[in-house]
Amino acid sequence: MPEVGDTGLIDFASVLNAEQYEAVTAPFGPALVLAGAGSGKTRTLTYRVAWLLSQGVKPSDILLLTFTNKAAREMLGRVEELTGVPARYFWGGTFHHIGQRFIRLFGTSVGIGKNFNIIDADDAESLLGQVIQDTDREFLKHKDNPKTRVVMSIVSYARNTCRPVGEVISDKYDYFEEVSGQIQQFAKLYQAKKLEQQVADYDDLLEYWLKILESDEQAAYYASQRFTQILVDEYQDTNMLQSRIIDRIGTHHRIMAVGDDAQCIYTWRGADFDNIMTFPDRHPGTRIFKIETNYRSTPEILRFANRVLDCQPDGIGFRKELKAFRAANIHPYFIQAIDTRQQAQFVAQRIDYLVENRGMNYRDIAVLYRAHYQAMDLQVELSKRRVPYQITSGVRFFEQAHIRDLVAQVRFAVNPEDSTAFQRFTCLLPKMGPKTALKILELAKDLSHKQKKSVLDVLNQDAILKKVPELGREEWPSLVQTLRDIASNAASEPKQPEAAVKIAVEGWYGDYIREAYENWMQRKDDLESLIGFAARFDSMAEMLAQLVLLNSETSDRSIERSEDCVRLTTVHQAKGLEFPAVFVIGLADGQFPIKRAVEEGNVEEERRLFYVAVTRAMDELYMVFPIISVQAGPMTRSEPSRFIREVPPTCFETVAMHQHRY
DNA sequence: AGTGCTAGCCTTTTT
DNA sequence: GGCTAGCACT
Repeated sequence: MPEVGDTGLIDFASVLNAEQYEAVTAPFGPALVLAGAGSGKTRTLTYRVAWLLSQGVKPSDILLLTFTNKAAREMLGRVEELTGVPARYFWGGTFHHIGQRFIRLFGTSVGIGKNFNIIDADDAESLLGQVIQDTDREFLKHKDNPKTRVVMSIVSYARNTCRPVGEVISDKYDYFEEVSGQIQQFAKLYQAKKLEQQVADYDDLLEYWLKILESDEQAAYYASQRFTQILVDEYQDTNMLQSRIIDRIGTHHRIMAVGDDAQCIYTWRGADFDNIMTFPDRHPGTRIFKIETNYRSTPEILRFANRVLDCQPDGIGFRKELKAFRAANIHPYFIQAIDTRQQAQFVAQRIDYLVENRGMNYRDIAVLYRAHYQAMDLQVELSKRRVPYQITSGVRFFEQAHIRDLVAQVRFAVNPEDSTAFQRFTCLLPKMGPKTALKILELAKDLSHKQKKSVLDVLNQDAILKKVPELGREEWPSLVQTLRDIASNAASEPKQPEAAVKIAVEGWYGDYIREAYENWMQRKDDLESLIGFAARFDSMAEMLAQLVLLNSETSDRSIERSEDCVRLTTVHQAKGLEFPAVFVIGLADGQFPIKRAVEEGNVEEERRLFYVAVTRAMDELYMVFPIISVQAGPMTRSEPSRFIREVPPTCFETVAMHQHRY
């Protein structure tokens, strides 16, 4: 156990402001910290951990829950810096990550073994698709019926809000009322299918966690005894599952929930800021702390942000007003460009200007947008001008086809019940489709049962080979050999995950990509870097879990290059970050707020999202509006975003690019 | 029956 | 620019 005594050296009163100090040193027991944007929320949580340690609380007593991996890493990193206690001494991470660890410990009581695999959204969708096909071949052919993706989102929403599927359909999707029964049936079968395959989707990680806490008394007792201090970040974005999990573990009420209802941007995923509003009811004696002094932004930016919130209808959330700490500076700009190309030109030009004439670094600048596709023109323009940028794009490192193909082989070698994984890589062979793959796997399981051998050991028998379409027969033995090597050879290595991935990269797939991809060299590099990633883990299960749960990570390769880069990201991904200069692009009505949200009546969430966007800016805020968009389908002419029009024009300065040449 | 190809559809946000 | 329905091919 490291020395905890050094926390005694921290003079909490002098490094925190009065509001923060109150919260940090709040007595044990329920506390709700309402921290506005830029008010030092992370700082408060970090110092709270340090303060708890100074009060004799052990790191292992603390459970720290966050929404993103980034937030978890950052927070524990800062704690380590502050107190010298290494991050690994805490149970800290995303809900999904902690849930995964918990289920590996106690999953047997709900029928989940230690070595279950986690499937990502794509795999989950194809599994559900299969279930639908198997149950009713005609269902997806019917035009009026929801597609697999929609069925998935309905079911997922129901699960995250702890409501029956039928109720969600009547409530939010009444136009699917006729097939409500069928959808419920699909949901049930999908659940059974996953259990059979010993795989869990993202929602399962929360659902099983709660189920265990509710049904397994020992596990529940362990959890609440073990974690005597619970800290939750971004509490406004918790959904019903998450808030119930917290309440279940925190029967002792020593919970500190930190959040800002004005920044709730995940209701589409089931987040409910009622959780924050009713926290005091569920935890009697809750102390409420408000932290409103903003250290991040100029008064002009804050004035703008506050006016954005003013436009919310009455009765939504707690009233709040960010109070400026910093000195006056320039106004936010509202730039009207002709089209998305001119918008991109403006941003690129201005970035050049900020770097060359104002001494900013590229890394001080971020461009935010509502949806990934809006960044396309900008990428072209930035490349043209050789402005270095890093994009947290729609296609993430671990989501690339070649990464997933490879991982599927490792997954299957670890858990031969995982037919989703099996399908993924076998379908790479010519003429091999999902149906054929499934048949082969069924036969293999059959043979393995009869011969009392493992599935991997029967895969290269003649009976199986006969089922493989002719064009793929030559490759088959090499593929099977690789799978067996992963399972057996890697198991005898001291660093099993690393060895397994290495074998997979050097085996059948290494040859396959040469023929499959033009740019196989680059993809090979990606795969090599995956070996390095695997080397960080001791257990296969943990490595495979992290591959799925870290899916928003960028590759090691691109992190190296990201030293001094402009950041291009969606507003969602920018939450919690700050930049001296921020560009918000695509501020046309229909793009932000996005058309669909307007049609579905979710404008308030879009407004909160816009609020999150503008409060990322420290010194300079540029909001850009393309009058004409050619991005999606036909050319459309649009009005400036209602979020801009609703704010008094005195809060910003308008520049029309078609009048003043830049 | 199952896989592969192409023309015409629509484009959100994340663990 | 990605995805699916529909059709052709084995």
